[in-house]
Amino acid sequence: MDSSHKTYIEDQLQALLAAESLEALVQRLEVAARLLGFDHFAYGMRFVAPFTAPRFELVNNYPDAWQREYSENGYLMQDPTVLHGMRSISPVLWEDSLFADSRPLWEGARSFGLNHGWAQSSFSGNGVSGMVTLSRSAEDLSASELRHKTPLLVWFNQLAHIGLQQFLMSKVAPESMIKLTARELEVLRWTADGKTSYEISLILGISERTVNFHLNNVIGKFQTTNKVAATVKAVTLGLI
Amino acid sequence: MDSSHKTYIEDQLQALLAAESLEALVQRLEVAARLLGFDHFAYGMRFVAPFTAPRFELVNNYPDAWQREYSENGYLMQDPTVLHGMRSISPVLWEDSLFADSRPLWEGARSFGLNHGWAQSSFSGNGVSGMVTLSRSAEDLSASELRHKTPLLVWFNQLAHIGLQQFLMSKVAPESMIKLTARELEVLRWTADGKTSYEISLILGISERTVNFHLNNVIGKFQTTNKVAATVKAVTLGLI
DNA sequence: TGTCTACCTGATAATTCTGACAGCTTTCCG
DNA sequence: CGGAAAGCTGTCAGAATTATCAGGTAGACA
Repeated sequence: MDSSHKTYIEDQLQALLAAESLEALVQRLEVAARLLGFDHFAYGMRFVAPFTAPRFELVNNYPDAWQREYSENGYLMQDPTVLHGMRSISPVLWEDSLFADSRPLWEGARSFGLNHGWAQSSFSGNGVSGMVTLSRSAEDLSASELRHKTPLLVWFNQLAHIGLQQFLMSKVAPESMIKLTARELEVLRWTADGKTSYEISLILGISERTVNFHLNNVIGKFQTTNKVAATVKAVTLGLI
Repeated sequence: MDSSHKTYIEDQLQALLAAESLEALVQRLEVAARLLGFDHFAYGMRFVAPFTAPRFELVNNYPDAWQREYSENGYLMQDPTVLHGMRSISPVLWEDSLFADSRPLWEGARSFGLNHGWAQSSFSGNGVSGMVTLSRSAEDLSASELRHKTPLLVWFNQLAHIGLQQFLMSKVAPESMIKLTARELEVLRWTADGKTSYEISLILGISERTVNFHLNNVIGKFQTTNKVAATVKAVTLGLI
């Protein structure tokens, strides 16, 4: 990869964020992925809540049949790259050893020509995380290729995440639009730190009734059933 | 910056993570920062809890006098780059307009030769976020320099975050070492979603007493005073 | 001036949580 | 086989919560 080619790629990446619709952005990402040497681009966005059934949004240009097989078998929750991405932001390579405990998934992917891949997740402070996967059928990812491309791949991951977030956020976490007042945030912060309503009333110099009033307003805004869920939601959304 | 120089930098960055102590890592980061063309390297790590007084750890090679002035004036909480980094993972440049509302901070920095800078934050799924700042006295950051260096800067940010996390995590979030049992996590997930102990007992097919037993164990492990704080802590640590 | 938003307060009843008492079973591991 | 860890259960009193009812004030803005 000569220097002018690299600059060209950098410009393409930079231009990604100008896309005005989800479809346009995804298309640009696919083009950029191809410039980086990958046939396939996949992105998954996850919102932590509800905790007993987290929400996902997936975008990719995998063969339809593979997308179906992947979803029907519930591969998402056992995919080792996904599991890695939920814990760590360091990149991960598709390797035999990685898929040791999920042979069917690995064989399935390969039967669709998904042989070599690179994935990395990123988190934003609002409970949303995303994972970019770049893959191709031919040619292993050599050490030298990785050494040269990693900065670009990392940057690509970041741009994809920033770009897709603006389109997918409202789908995956509609509650992120909710605005809380200054006083509500103050009460929530003390609540999250374990203070009771009465203690907070002493701290803020207001009546216990007022503390509960603010908490009730938050519960109403978030449509939760109690202050635990309301506080947790404010925390995951990065509001406090 | 010619191609071979770039490769050399990439190797240096790659080697960062081999550092065996905090001091060694910071030293390597400073060297890498210089290779990237910056006199100063600064890193701040933040843990969200306690919400009413978040914990910070700072590492940098700024002049001592500036470090003191920065801390004595409480600049951290009004620093526009920090405020940006708490909301967004997109990079930010030191510019006049950015510091419009914090002149004293901006003038102070410049009086110590901190004239041009680039900063970017990153989040990990465990309630910890970090921000890398690279700065120098001479030579503005031109559009062309940015275009060429951004991938490396982004990568540098990520490596610094991954590397420093292993050393600073235990300082800033000692509770991250705590292990919860499978059942405790299960109960916490339903609790975070707003279920009462009685409801959870029905869902899991155990007695309400047992649900509260597990919650109490978590409260004990986290040393919190109630289940709100315990649940919030599990959430911020990314345990559920 | 009227309206809107944020903020504030009281009383009561029902529900839920928390802490402290005490004790059982199963599984895993050395 | 002994012991540790995880899971499970009961009761009861006091504390904290949520859901209702019904209100008042200050500041911003058109």
